Amino acid sequence: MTKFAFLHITKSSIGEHFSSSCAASAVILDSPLKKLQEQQTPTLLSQAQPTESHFFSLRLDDPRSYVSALVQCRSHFQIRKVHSLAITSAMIENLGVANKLVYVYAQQHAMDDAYALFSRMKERDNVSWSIMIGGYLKLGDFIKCFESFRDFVRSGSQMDNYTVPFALRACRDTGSLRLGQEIHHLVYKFGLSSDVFVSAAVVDMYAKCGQVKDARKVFDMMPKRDMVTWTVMISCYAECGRPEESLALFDLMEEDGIVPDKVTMVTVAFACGKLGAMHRAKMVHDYIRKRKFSLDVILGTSMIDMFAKCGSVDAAREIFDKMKERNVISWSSMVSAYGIHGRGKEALLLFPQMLNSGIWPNRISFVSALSACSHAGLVEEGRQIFYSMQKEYFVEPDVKHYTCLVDLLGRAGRLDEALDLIKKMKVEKDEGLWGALLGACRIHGNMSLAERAAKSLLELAPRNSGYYVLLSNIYANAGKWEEVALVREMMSYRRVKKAPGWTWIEIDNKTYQFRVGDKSHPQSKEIYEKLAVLSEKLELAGYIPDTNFVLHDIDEELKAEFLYTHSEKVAIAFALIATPEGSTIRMMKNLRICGDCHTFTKMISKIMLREIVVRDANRFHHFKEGSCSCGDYW
DNA sequence: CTAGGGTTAG
Repeated sequence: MTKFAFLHITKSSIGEHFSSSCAASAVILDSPLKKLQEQQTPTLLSQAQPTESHFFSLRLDDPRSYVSALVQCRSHFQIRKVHSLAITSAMIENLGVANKLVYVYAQQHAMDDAYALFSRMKERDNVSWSIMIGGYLKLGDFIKCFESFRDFVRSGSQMDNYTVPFALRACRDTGSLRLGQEIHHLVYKFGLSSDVFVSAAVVDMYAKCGQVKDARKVFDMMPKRDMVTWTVMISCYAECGRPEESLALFDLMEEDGIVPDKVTMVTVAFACGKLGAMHRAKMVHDYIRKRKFSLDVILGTSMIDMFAKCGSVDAAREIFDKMKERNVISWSSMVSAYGIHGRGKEALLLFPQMLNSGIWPNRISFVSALSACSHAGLVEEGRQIFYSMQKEYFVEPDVKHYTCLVDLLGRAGRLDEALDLIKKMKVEKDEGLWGALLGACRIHGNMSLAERAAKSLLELAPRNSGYYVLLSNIYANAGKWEEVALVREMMSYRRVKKAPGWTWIEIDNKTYQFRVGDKSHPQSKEIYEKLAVLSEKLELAGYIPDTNFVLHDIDEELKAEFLYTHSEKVAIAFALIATPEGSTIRMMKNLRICGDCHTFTKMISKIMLREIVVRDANRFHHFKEGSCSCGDYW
């Protein structure tokens, strides 16, 4: 369709429509040529419907007419047309008209045009300034945004509830905590804190700059909190790794009589996913169904991710199938969902389907796909994807892609190939990459390579206890006790403490948390009796505790004792007591599941006839009839 | 002239 604009200035023949005696008018069209030709004499349509042929009138002497015309403008061309009319008629001197023009330019991201006009304006009010500040923010030009805000302040204007939030959002997006604090101070000084937009922006700024306490302080001090502010605070907790507080806050919000909307539910879904709280996840899902929220791309994708991370890839798939619109993020989420559950083949099946529906994969899609291969041990498939991503999809691999591939090759025992890849790669090597290699060395007991990886790791991440533990496990496995002692010395010298392992479990809508040797539960006595019985049963079935997974240099018997009270074992014992026979047990662990607990759980699933689903720091393990969905490949 | 939302390795 040819976009066409037609301008017609006429003496009004239908003057009775206007109170003014001056009848100068313009008609601006945006219509196909043909329609235009049919229209020999343009008629003045003051309330034209926004259809394909789109035209509207303008009263050259009426500022309100310019404003309403600008609202209807569909193209940059039309805006310029109105702009030049405003100049001709000197109506540009009218602040309202000029502001509206600046605004429509800004909305079209034509900030250069907006600025050209703005800089020529003889008179500017806060509206003019906030349009400019907000326009640069929307465009992502933070430097110009801050500069405009600074000029605004220097011009002697009083900050208001429009300009301040824009500036705060720029601080948030650039992580400029200092400047944000300064603006917060000014907010206080000028008495703007009572405005929800201002305070919500302050909360959001602190939240995204990682200052949870300050965010909460401001949140608590607000006289009135609206739903958006609640949502900001809820998402703040979830993002900084405190999802249980998110959910608690969500409950408080409902008690406060605030009705959540879609966006709130997305953040709550995120918290559920982090926590692996299936019970809450179902409640979230029920709620969005009850409220008949449409599954838009973002809400749908957040539900996919939530269900996947709560242990049900099938529930995730159901959502995926229900979605009317899917983008690359939705597809990648689904790929990743299958991936973390070890269903690599299904993950890869999605790829051609995604392409068929016209969605082009991005770097994250490939990370998800490669990781899916890695979790399922699909070496050839992974390798092929890695090479095709550059050749066929023009996505340059970054360090994460290399990490997936190193992980994939390493686990499969192809350590030389993995090392070769690391040598050849041109991207910068990071912690995760060496971590993947070290993990592979542990599985295959490759001492020299492990030392090499560990050397890099202990430099790159000297505070991460996980790598010390891994290295020490490798030494212990080979009986190199002197080296084990050295690693331990290094840890104490550097004051690095082994990260405590936690397992949590949801039973009857309640969450229970356990750590090693935990005795805090009121039913502790029963739990440990159960554990003793289980161990006996397992040992009869041939289970031998694998003490290599214990770091401490203690004698074998004590080691076994320690091992036997690992948090996941305690949690399993409790679950066996507290849940009906034959029901599925679901639990979460903050670290990677240890090899001994993995063996233990496999045998429990067989002997006690239970399916056990464990989410560890990396993936899901579905234990059933003595084997695990990860194929001992994790 | 006003806000808050989704996927990623180890």
